[in-house]
Amino acid sequence: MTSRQEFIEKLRNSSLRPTKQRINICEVLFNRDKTFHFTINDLFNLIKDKTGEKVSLATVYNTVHAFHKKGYLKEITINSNQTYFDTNVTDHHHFFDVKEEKLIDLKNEDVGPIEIQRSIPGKKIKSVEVLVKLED
Amino acid sequence: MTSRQEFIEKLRNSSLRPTKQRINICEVLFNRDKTFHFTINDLFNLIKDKTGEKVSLATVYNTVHAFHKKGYLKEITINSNQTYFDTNVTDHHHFFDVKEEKLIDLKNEDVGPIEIQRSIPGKKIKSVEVLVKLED
DNA sequence: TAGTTGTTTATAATTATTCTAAAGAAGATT
DNA sequence: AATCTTCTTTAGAATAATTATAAACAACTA
Repeated sequence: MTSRQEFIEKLRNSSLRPTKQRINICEVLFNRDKTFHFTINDLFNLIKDKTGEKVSLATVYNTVHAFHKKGYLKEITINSNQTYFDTNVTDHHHFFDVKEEKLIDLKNEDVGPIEIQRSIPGKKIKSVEVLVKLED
Repeated sequence: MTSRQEFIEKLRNSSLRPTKQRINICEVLFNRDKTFHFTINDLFNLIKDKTGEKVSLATVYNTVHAFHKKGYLKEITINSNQTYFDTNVTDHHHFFDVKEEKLIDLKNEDVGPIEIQRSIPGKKIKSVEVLVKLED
């Protein structure tokens, strides 16, 4: 399903050579059924756990940023001291469980269309994101 | 209008003794007509400029956090490496000009009501925030 | 006024992220 | 497959935002 060939394709599309380290990163990022929300540090630790091989933190940062730039990862807007990413790159919104520091995807129909009825001259809308914070 | 007495009241309500430093912080935060968006560092520099007196960074952090906890300041959700605050504590949304790194308030009627049609058992909604990113 | 408690401050510690430069690997050329 | 060029990896240093620390000091209480 999510094969090594696909990973290599994604890497090449992102102007990255398919190295062993980057394939390992892809393995953790894309070889899964469900959406995956993570911080760089989560990912860094998972790579060690899942592949048994260590990849340097700098490489994780570089690769994730390249994927983000290419649109293979979505950056999630939360006020936290860490940056979150999402393998679900479609336009969608999030719950954020403040206590557990966990992200949950919201389908677009769970929120409904959002009409922004104001514009700023010379600027256009790049994204519209809803973040619903949850408490107990 | 926004008098020293009000500042002292806000401080007392936040369980803070009204010291010279904290009054200076209030002066910059609350003695203004329009909504004020800022980072701690903005505020830190403005205090020096506006009052001529220096307040240590730690005091600025402590005071802002106490006001935030008490509800006199609103924390804004942006994915940036800095935390933003807003003196407009009413429920409202924002534009964020990515290029200029500037926040603009959106009135609630500019966005319209947002219906969240999904719930998570045991959790309740704490806040719903829309962030509209702008590009050129 | 004295005594208790809270506050300020400079500085150190911590954390997330980016930078750097040397050693190594990938891809192209023969 | 040997060589060359270019890209990559990596550890560790650098940076930046934030939080913690502890000694000097100011506010409140009795």
